[in-house]
Amino acid sequence: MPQTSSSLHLFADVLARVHGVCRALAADSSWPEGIDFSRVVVEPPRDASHGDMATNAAMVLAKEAKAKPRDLAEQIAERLRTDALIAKVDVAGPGFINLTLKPAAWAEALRTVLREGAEYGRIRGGAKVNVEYVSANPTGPMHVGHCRGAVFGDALASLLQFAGHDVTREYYINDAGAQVDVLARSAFLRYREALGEDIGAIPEGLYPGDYLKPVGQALATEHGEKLLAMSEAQWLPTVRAKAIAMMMDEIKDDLAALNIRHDVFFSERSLIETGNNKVAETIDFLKAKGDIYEGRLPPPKGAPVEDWEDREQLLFRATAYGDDVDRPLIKSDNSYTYFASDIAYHKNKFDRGFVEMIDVWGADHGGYIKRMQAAVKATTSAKGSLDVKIVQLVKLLRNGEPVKMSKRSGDFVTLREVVDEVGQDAVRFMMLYRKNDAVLDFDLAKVMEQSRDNPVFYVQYGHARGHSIFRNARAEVFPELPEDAGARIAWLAESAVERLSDPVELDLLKRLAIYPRMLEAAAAAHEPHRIAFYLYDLASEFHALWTKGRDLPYLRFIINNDADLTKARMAMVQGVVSVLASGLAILGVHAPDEMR
RNA sequence: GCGCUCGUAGCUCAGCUGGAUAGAGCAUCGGAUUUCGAUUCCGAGGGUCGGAGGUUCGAAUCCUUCCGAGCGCGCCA
Repeated sequence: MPQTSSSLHLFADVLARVHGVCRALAADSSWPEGIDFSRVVVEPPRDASHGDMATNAAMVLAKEAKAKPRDLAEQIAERLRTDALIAKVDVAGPGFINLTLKPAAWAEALRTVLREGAEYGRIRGGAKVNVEYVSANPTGPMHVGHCRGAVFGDALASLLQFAGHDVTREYYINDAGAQVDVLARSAFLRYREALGEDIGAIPEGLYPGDYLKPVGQALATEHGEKLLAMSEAQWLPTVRAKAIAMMMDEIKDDLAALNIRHDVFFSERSLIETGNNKVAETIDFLKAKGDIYEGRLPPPKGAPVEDWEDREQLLFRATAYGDDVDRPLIKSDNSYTYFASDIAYHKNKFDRGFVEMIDVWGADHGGYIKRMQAAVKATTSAKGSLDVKIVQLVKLLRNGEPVKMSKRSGDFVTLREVVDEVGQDAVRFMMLYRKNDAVLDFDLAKVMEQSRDNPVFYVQYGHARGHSIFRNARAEVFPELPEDAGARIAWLAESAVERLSDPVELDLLKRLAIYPRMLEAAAAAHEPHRIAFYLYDLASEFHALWTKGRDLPYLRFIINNDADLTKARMAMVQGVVSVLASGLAILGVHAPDEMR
């Protein structure tokens, strides 16, 4: 069970109290030993009129306690009524126990937010985890399709970090397959072009994009005409290495435009280096375990394979670990399949101490999950875990119309073009404002719009509005209200937050109190999108409260003749600002002090 | 043919890993608004959670089976 930083957050606190009561009851009523309390939860009820929190304790424990849920609920409720934090306990429905907390609980929750500041909601003590994302082939610039996985992986990594994990952000460079040889040949053509040769049209099967021209230039500058005299076998490794290096630089630049930086760039080629062949080692390792054999596979059922050749080949016994068929490791030309080096790669991750691994893949790799998880099971003796997150397609639109994308002739929309047009914040937020496995419509026109339709704007404006309120408060009531966040929080910490008593204000405080709970669940489920939705809801309640102040002057944040109340409201605004900033930071979106 | 993912309001999507009367935004309709800085706010209507079975105190959520969409299906990565 992970622990929060300086104090239990409210829901965990109440859950602990409920557990305490149940345990005491178990002892007094001599329930059987070893009852599982882990299914007992405390959560906000759907319908707020039921109270602040509800627990299912009685329903979950009824069977083992050999009691009727309603009766058990009454017994638990009776004991909870003596709790100092709880104002009201009701038993409802099939055995729900509804709790209404004393107003002081919410005031204390706000104090917790202020006390912990940017650390509010942080969890400590998580495990080491490796998040591998992007891993785009180093054969060209990144296109929009890569965007979503990049943003998702990055936000997930940040979320896990905030939830206490020791996170490594990793990029797997596919620099060993046939596609990088194609890259090398394409670059070599550009090299000849750079030396003044007329190369004509780029032949079928090579990469036509202009982005290889600088590579040709660099090769020409570096090697002059030396390479021309060599055979392909001689120049290819040199040209390939140079092209890959330059493509990776470009990719890193593209990622930097989204503020994404990996800790580790892992080369596939490094796995098959002569003298240190990890793929061969891994195959031997699996052979020794009996997970590899020579055999035949039935031909695939779907689209007919033209050159199907029924042959004896080296197979990994993936079916022993939950996959549908066994998988080949060596191609007919005796080189390793991609899968073979991927097994070695994931074993390597495990050997580096990552028991928990997360891969972020595009939707077209969905059929690959089972075999990879089978491989991780086999190579780690089921000690390692691999969660694969699939990000679905992004449909790029402009005013509802699909943006044309054709793959040929390098005529695709690059990641950079999209970021340049709509900005890093909009790209990041919108990519996260959807479940990862749902198809996403990304409308270039809509995400630029400054309206409630656009959640990016709406949330950022919430943060800016908070600062606007501070500026006004400074001008009207509190010239001493500090500009610096840390100083301001310290100054606000001693405000009379008990005076926040309007139901609308309490709702806002309740929303703030839920933040740690939401983060914990999002981290456990590997679902950063939950943060985006939470922030939208929080901003929405904040804006609503602000607007209420127009009709109901007593709800305005700044009350000129009541400095105490104004200060308490500033504390509340600070709470909102802190949490908005915290959540946006995890998503990698800026929290501006003003909108322009 | 098989596997994976998805199917929730007219549209775009949430639904906190099984909880109470399934929620937002857009759109529609009806109100409010010379505001501490917007491009706002409040309310209403709108649902067989794709269909049918099952599991249990309780299912949008788990299982089975159909229907429909997307992706994939030795040596491509």
